[in-house]
Amino acid sequence: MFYHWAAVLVNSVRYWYGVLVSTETQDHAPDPAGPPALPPPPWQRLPERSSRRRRDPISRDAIVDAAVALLDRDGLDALSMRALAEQLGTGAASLYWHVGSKDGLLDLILDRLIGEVQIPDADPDRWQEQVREVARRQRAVCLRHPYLVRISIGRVPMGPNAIRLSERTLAILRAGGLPPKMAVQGHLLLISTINGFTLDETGVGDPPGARPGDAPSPQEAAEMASAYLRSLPPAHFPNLVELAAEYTLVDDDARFDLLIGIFVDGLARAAASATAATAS
Amino acid sequence: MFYHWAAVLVNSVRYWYGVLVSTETQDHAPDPAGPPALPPPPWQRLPERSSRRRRDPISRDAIVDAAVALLDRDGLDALSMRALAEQLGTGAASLYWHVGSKDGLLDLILDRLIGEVQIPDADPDRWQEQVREVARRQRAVCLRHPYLVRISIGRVPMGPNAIRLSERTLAILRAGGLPPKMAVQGHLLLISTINGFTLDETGVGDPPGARPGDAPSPQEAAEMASAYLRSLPPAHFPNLVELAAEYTLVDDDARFDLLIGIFVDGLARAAASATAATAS
DNA sequence: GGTCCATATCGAACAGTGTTCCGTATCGAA
DNA sequence: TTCGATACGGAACACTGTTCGATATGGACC
Repeated sequence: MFYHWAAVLVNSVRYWYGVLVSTETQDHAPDPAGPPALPPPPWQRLPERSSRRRRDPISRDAIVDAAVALLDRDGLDALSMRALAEQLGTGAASLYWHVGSKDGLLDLILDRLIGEVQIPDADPDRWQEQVREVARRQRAVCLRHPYLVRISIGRVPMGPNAIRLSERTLAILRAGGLPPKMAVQGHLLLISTINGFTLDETGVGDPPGARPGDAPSPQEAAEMASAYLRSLPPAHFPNLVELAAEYTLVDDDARFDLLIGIFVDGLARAAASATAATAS
Repeated sequence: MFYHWAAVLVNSVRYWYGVLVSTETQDHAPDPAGPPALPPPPWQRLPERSSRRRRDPISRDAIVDAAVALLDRDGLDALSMRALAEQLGTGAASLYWHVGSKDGLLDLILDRLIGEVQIPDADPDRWQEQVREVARRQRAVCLRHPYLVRISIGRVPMGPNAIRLSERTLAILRAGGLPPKMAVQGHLLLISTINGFTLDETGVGDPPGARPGDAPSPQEAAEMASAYLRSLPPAHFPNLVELAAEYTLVDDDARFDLLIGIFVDGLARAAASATAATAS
C-alpha cells in the first residue's frame, strides 16, 4: 500500500538476509487460464525451497487464511504467533518454518488483502471518475480490514497482487493523458493520500480494557470535543471557538469524497499545466 | 497530528477511566507573559493531583525530555519503559506514577513535538502560499523526529500545543476566505495528507539486525525496484515496464511540493465553487 | 526392503515487553 | 512528633517474537 521507493532499501535487505521467506517460486502450478505467474523479484529468492513436498502440511496459504480470519475477528493486537498457531491446531514454532518471521507473515497478509481491490478497465473518457472509483474501492478494503493500513506501514508491496493493482491503476492514469512522470507520481501520491485518510479512520483501536458499552458513541465523542473547543477563551482562540460546531459533523464518506475530489481536480490541473509547458 | 474526531471516543475513554494521567491542571505556574494556560479538557481531570509536592522528584517534563532524546537517538523501538527509566537513573515502576502508562507518555511526547511546529501569522493576500508553508514546516518536524507520525497514529492530539497549532492554521484558512466548514475540513484533510506522505517517508525503520553499510542506498534500492519492474512480461504489464524508469527518481522534496500544490490548488477551487453555490 | 536425507513439527527455553503489587522511604502540614 | 499523601523501585506476572534441538514423516535411491 505504501510505495515510497527509497524504502525498497530496507525491505530488500530484509529479504537478502533471509529474515523473510516470501512468495516462493510458484509452489503451486499457475492457473493456466488466469493471470501469468510473476517472476519473483531478484531479492526474494533466498529460500529457494525445492518443490518437493510431502503429505499435506499446513500450507502457507492456509496460514495467511487463518491469520486474516483472526485479524478480522479480533484485531491487530490479537495476532500473535501463538494465537495463530492454536487457531491452526499446531505449535507456534511450526509457523516459522513456513513464513520465516512475523514480519514475513505480515508481508504475505498485505499482498493477500491488496488482492481484494478491484480496478476497472481504463476508459479514457472518464478517467477522473475512474480514479475516484479506484480510491473509493481501496478505501472500502481498508475499512473492511481496519488493521490493513497499520500493517502496510513500512512495507513496500511488490507482491503479485500489488504489481497487478499498480499496472491497472497506471493504465487509467495514462488513459487520462497524464505524462509519464505525472502518472507515476499521481499514483504514488494518490495512495499515500488514501492511506493518510483511512489511517485516521481506522487508526484507533479500542483500548485494552474497554468493554463495549462504556465507550461514548462517535457522535457523543465529537460532541465532547466540540464542547471543549467552545469552552476555550475566545480572546486567544477565536477561530476554534467560532468553528467548534463544525467539528461535530462526522460523515466520513462525504469527507473522503471531498478529499479525493480535491486531489483529482488538482492532479488534472497540474497535469494539464505540465503538458502545456512541454508542448510550448 | 491525527484529527479524526470520531476517534476522540477512545481517547476520552482512556482518560475517563484513568489509564492515563495526562496534562495535569497546570502544575507549573503559567508563564505570565506567554500564551494563556489552557483549561484542561473535561475528560482529562481524573488524577487531579494537588500541587503539593516534595523535594525535586523526576518531573513529568523531565521524563518527556529524556524520552524524546532517547527516541531521537535510538528510534521508536528503543523506547521501553525500562530503558527510559535507566536513562533517568531510576526504576521503571517509578515512571508509572508520573505518566500513568506508556500510552500516556506517548500522548505527552506527541504534544511536545507538535509544539515544534511554528505557524506564521495569517496574511490574507498569500493564504495559499502560507498553507504550503505550514505543510512544509509540519513535514520538517516529522522528518526531524522520524518516529513522530507513527506515534501519532490512533491519537487525537488535544493538548495545549495541538490546540494552539489548530487555531493558527485555521486563522490562515479563514483569512483565505474559506467558508467555515471548508476551513475545518481543509485543515483536517491537509493534516491527513501530510501524514500520509511523511508516514511513507519515515515509516521504514531499520530492521533489527541491520548494521550501517550493508543496506543499499535509497538510490540503489530504487534502481533494484525499477530493474525488477522492467523485467516483467511486457504483454501483461505494459505500463509498469514502460514507466519503470520513473520509479528510480526519488526527490522527496519535489514530490511533497507536488502533492501540496495539488492539494492547495484543489482546495482553493473547491472552496470557490462552494462559495459560488451559496452566493447564488 | 532398507537406507538416507530433506521436509516438517513442536516443546522448551530465552530475552524482552508493559504493567501491577507492595513495601518503603521522604517530606509538608497538623 | 505524628500522620498521611507523595514518591520511589525491586520483584513478579503474563505476554511477546524467536531460536534450539530433538523427533517424526515420507519420497527417492540402492
